Amino acid sequence: MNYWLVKSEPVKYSWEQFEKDGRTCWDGVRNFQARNNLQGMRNGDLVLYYHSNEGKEVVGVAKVVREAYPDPTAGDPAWVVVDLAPESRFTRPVTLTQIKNHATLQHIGLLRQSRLSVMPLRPEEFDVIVGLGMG
DNA sequence: GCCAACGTTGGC
DNA sequence: GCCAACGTTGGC
Repeated sequence: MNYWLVKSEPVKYSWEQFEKDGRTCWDGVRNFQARNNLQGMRNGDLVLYYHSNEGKEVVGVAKVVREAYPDPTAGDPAWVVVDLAPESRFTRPVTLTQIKNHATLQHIGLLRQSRLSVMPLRPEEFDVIVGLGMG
């Protein structure tokens, strides 16, 4: 089991819409590092869902329900997508400020590489954030 | 609105 | 292969 974090601007695709859809194809990734991370996802892996720009908080947990396949919105099959489904919504979203202030989260990808949109998490990072979000 | 970080492009 | 210019992302 691996843990990940994906970012989405809520004006483009929000957690609320994600819940309405019940499942979504995570398309549009055009960055090699993010693409490589998508390819590392396995069915059942858990994924934190972060709202960038507006909100700036982790709002819930998603689950990988289909592993990497070619992105239908890209001309080049080198770009891939995965399918995600909502797993649980946080009772209290975890803000970027909370993440910055938490001792265990000082080395999280979200802080180190602010522009990367798909990144791996350490199990302890995942656990801490879920603990805060569901607490 | 500004700026830092970083990826891409193109000239040399 | 280097580097300047430029575009995009995302926090503030």
